[in-house]
Amino acid sequence: MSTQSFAYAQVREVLTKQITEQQLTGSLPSERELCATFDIARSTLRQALGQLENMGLIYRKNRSGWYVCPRKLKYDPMQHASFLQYTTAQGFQPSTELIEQKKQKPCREIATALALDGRASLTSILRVRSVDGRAVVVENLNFSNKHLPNIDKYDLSLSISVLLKNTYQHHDVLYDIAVESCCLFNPIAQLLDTYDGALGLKVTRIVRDLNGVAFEFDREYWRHDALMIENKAKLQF
Amino acid sequence: MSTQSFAYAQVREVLTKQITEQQLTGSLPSERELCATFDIARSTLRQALGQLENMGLIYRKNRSGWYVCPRKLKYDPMQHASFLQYTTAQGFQPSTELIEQKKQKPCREIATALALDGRASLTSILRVRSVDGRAVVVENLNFSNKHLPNIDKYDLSLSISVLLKNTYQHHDVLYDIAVESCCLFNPIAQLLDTYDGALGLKVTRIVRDLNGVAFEFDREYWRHDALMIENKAKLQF
DNA sequence: TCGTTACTTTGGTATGTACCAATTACTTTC
DNA sequence: GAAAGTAATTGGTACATACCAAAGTAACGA
Repeated sequence: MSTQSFAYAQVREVLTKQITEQQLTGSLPSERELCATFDIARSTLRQALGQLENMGLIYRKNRSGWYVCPRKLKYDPMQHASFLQYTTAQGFQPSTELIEQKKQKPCREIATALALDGRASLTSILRVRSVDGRAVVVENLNFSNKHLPNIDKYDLSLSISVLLKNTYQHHDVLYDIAVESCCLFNPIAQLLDTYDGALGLKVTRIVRDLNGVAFEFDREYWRHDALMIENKAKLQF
Repeated sequence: MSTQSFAYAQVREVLTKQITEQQLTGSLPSERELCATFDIARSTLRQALGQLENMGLIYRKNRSGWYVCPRKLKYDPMQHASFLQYTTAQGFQPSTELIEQKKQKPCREIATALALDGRASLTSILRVRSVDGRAVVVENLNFSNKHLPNIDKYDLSLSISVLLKNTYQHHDVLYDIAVESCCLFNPIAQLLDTYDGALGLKVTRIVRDLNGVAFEFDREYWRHDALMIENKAKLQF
């Protein structure tokens, strides 16, 4: 722990202590109230709050105030466990809302990844997933109609892994995953109940059959404070 | 792309465009200069710069100014490729500096992970790794002396994976990896040539033998803008 | 030529103020 | 008791200003 004399660092450390020791739970006092108790300017306080936000200790909701973060969801993108499955296993109450489903042409990134030309047909869905009533991830799934005929005829609000397995006989697949930190902008930020420019984690996934032919391209935009990526594997040196 | 009327969002988008189109490379003009060209207050400008920083487009160096980020390093924590190996494969010039090596007792986190008691002996090293002269990650490696006898007698500035393989016969190992976003504080922030409270990615790794006995506990603190986690795997539904 | 000194520029920290829009809490009305 | 309207509170945006310490630069002297 750093012991610096700057005001924002001191406030940050006091609040960190109060939060980790659970003296502070639920919602924080208002910014102006905290300014008064620490006797600092509001911009200085907001600098401290911003760092606590980056640490994943607190988050802001709309314009209503600052709240202590609930514990993080552990997520292994390499497992094909369903959202319902791994959230409930960790004691969360999951829910999913389908925002949009449409057929469209691929953007350049997807066209490259799926080796399609710009006139190909994609079935694209956008959905928001929440745990305990808190939106944590926006998913954008894109399926190649060429490789998955009539995929748009099925109910994609149900389990898609079951659909791929039973209807399209994809029992084994290859995954290419990328994880990087990012900024969340509108309209995605709004779907996650956060602000334009908030910090996020972006997970990109390309799904291929065993011949290496890619048929699905996914983008997941996570609240950075809601997520811990976990991975278990056996390796050879 | 969001089209909002806020000053900081407009500046953010102008600079984003200039950077992605490579009209802006190397170092940015000084903050006061940028304030003048955009005709905004310095705090507003810094809000925009902070978001560009979160996006991984720019970074600051000491007190010398803002710079456009070089391209990200792709890193697969599940592969046991050496740093030298995967950086050069991507066209980077890697280097490593050993900061410290010592024997010590485990903290509670490590004691729990390695199933040791608090009086056990650990060989612990701290090193900074750079690409193209830019420090990107601080590594803290911890080896259990009980499971790796005399590990402290070897030169740990050389390849450790070779040591584990040849000397300790660990050809196959189990990896438990966790990735989450974090804040970088001093003294780690200083080693990464960044500021106290900067954004980072933390990678935690537990290495076990095939019996599940853990003998190594690593913590990696990455500059968030230097890194893209990549993962390739074959899965069964 | 090289190292030291003095100066300027730069980002980092901090304060205070102001206004807006959305949320929240309260009061009134039906 | 529920709905509608009103007032207060709150975070979000934005400005101007000030000072400091470190980094960078130019002038100077050995």
